[in-house]
Amino acid sequence: MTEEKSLNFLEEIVENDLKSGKYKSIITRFPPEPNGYLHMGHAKSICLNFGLALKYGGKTNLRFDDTNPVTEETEYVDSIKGDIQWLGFQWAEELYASDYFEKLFEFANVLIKKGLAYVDDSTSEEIALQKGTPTKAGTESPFRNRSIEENLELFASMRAGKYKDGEKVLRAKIDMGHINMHMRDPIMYRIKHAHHHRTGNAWCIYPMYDFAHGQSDAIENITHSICTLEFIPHRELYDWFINNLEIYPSHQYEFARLNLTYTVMSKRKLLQLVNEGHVSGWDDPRMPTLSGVRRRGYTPESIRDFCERIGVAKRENLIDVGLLEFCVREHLNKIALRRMVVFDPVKVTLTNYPEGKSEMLPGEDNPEDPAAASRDIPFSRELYIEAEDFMEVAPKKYFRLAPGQMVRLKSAYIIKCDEVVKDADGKIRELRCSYVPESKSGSDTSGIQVKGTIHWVSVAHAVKITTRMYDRLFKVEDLGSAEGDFKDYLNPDSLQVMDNVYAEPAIRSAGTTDRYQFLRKGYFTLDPDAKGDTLIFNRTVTLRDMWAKETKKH
RNA sequence: UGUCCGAUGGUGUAACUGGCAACACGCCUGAUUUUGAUUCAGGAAAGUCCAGGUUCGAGCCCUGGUCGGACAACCA
Repeated sequence: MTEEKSLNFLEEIVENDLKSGKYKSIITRFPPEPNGYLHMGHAKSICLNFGLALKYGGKTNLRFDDTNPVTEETEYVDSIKGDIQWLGFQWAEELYASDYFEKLFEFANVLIKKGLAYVDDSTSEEIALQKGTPTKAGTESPFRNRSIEENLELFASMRAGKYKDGEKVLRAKIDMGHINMHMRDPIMYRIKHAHHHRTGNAWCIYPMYDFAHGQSDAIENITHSICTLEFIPHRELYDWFINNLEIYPSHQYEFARLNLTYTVMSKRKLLQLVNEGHVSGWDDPRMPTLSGVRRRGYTPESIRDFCERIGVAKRENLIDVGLLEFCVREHLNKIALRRMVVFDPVKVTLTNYPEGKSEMLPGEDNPEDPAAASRDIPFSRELYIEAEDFMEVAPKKYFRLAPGQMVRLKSAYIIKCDEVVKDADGKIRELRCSYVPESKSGSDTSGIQVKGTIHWVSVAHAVKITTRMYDRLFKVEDLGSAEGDFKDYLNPDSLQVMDNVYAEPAIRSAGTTDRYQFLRKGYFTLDPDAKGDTLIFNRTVTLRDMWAKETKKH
């Protein structure tokens, strides 16, 4: 019958909650802080949160966790929204933690009135000292036992702007000896006289993550608040606030974040790459940001497929980027238009093809797609072929062009190399070949069997383009366990620009959302940056190259 | 010296809750192929961190270890 795919542990939780009647439907949320661009790690979280709601008939809110005005910007809000939509998801509501500032302020007052929060005049150093260590209990602040009235008044004064940054904080009154460090009177509010991207200067006190997140979940009736492993110790505090405030009991669940080989997945470090100019921006095609991989030509479908394949669990993982590349290739193979492009041209003259003559030969746009169209490719006496598709002294198993050897020109004729013409310095200037007129593609009556097929462009008709070939930005496989500054692992050859590249004329109609397979060279997409007449293509991913593997073996 | 989380082929994820460890990527072999791609067929690869225990039977349960990760920002 229908083969049931096994559920991941979150789907199991949701399914059980639905089955037991705990919830009629679920609400999840994706809660980015607008202090950077979204990356592949976020893609996993997005696919999880939105995917769960989609699968079980619930909804997902987009909530910006904008509680720290000094790092957050509207630019980031906009890019985040665009990236989520590009990935193919639509949120139910667009919300902001800052929408809840007034409500959060009330919540804080509730706790003060319950004797569960107090204003502390200690400095941040003193508070850090009071915290103790994981193995040693903390000590109580001298301000811990202020009266409720005094706390109420002080907290109101904090909001009113009577104090400077750092002068006072509001703390939860829990237990300085608690085994969980996060429960040792955590800070709820701090003073920051800073401009907030949405509330402007309306506030000078801002809630900490712990005092904002759970309550925001509660306000939105989030049933499943899904975050990464490092928040596990926060869960106890999350529940403490919700319990003492007696608000909607949202629950937090944790999963292991995505790690990719050769890939930095920390917003802080990605920002550093941008700021220090190691890359051209957040959308540099070498960046693991969604805007970067999009510009590079990755498709949202392939990223969603990837997120599906890697699964979800609670153990640390390091996923081979090869899997991501596989997903990209698999999708691109189905949709990319095949085009002939010569990267390192060598001229071929067909001595028996009439001078001045040219003909149009049809070529399939995509043999994988029966619905795909075909385009006409101009053919003439003078052609360019790929330098690597010719070898003067060829090994036995080399199927391409060599002196005296025959090869098929894709969608055209079989040719034979008769003569190699060289410069004075020994460099190959031209290959003089003859073509077999009866071997025309589609109507071959020559009976000749050739092992190899190569691509070509007609010199007279070719379009010059520029290509950007990308290699990994980092040289170290597991950057998480690497020592020292990441600058030590930057790959100086991560970008190679080639501007002596010739393409068949059909490439002129390229658009930035089109995907191409440049035969044997990989998948490419037009860069949106291309100005004027220059067509710049980014290489999305290479093709698997069995020949390279073969030659490496010997 | 603490608390919490975790441990299954090279990588990642499964295993109907106690019944011969499966799927995908990668790797190897062969076939097809107008691009050494794609496609297709087959194969190698873990006996489930270790030691005990319960049981007819343990990756799943119990006990004790080992290893890895997280936790002491007025960051999220």
